[in-house]
Amino acid sequence: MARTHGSRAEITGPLIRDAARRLFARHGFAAVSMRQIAAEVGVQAGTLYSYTADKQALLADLLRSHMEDLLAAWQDDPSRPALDRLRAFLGFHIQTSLERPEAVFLSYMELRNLTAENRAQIAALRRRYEDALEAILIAGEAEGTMAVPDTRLATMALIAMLTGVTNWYREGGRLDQDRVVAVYWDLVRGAVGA
Amino acid sequence: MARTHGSRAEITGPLIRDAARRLFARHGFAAVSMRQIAAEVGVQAGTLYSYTADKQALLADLLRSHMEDLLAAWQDDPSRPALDRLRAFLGFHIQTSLERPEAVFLSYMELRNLTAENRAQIAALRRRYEDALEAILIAGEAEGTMAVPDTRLATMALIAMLTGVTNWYREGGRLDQDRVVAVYWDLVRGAVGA
DNA sequence: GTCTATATATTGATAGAC
DNA sequence: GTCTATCAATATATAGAC
Repeated sequence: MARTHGSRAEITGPLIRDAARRLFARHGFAAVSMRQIAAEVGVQAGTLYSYTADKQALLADLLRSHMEDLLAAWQDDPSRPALDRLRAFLGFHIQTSLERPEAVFLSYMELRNLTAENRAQIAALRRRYEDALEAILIAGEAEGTMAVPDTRLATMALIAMLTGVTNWYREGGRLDQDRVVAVYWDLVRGAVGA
Repeated sequence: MARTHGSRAEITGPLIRDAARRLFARHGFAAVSMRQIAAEVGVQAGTLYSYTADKQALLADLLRSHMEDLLAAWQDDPSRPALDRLRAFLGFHIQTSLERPEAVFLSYMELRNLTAENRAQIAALRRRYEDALEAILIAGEAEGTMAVPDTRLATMALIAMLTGVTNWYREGGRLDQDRVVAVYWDLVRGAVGA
């Protein structure tokens, strides 16, 4: 895959991110060398430093853009019944998690390899995502259609439960994605007392 | 913390494991050097190789003994009502997870750094632990005290939910452990349709 | 924008003295 | 059982040519 000189900036950047995401998720941040990432893309190691200040910033970019993508993609309508909104959140979260299992894994696993500043930034984004779910539970309580004594704890519990699908779900396995969503919806509906 | 020559084999072994567990959980397996572990214990790096074949075997020992401890500590009584057994499992799992958050974190995150053989061994132990929970759900269905259409999926969902407490629980935070258990018990009871 | 070449540091693991 | 010393490999990051 060795290439001669030549500029391909528009595609090299995304390729670097794709390779880094895949390798970091598979082997762990510290276990992956810049040389490995470069080799996967088909450039030399030094070239990576035209796209990222250093290895840590590359990881931070991956986590930040993942959370920003999620927040941008989630569309909620507070005027709808809370149970409908909860069902939509569940479908959204499971689908996006299964679409991007590597980014999800990294987001939970590699926060510790960020600088304090970057870590705080990602944590704030994640908090906004959690708040989006908690808002639904609070609305359900107000409506009287849910019974959730501690909405903050329930939020953390439900997100952990839903994200857990990435631990065991395998494409082409026993269950397709719609079936998984249906089963989890039964569990979640019961958990919130609906 | 430099020490002179002298044998302290009985305490050095556990100290190495403690230091490795703490450092691996905090920084990641690949990010931690044998020299760091040795420095934490107060011995020289070469000494570690009297206690472990290599770095990977040290990680495997930590994960294996963690799962074996869990399996040995969990005492179930199949003659009791399934809901009582489920409540006991929940208390056991949350308590042990919060007692040993580093081992729990490692067990979920660092499987990828094991050899295929070691990984299969740990996976088998984890599977036994999951089966212990699923047996309770199956019993609940049979009794008619629970409604769990897919006991395998519910098992994975509940374990992910319960283990998630290690992501946010902080000693001395808003909630004490009993309160956490009480809130999660409400969620779990609802999820299994009881 | 990408390359080659390299400095500087650190790694996992081993050999042999005590 | 622990130490010192060291090998060989590999790491991140930078400088300068093209």
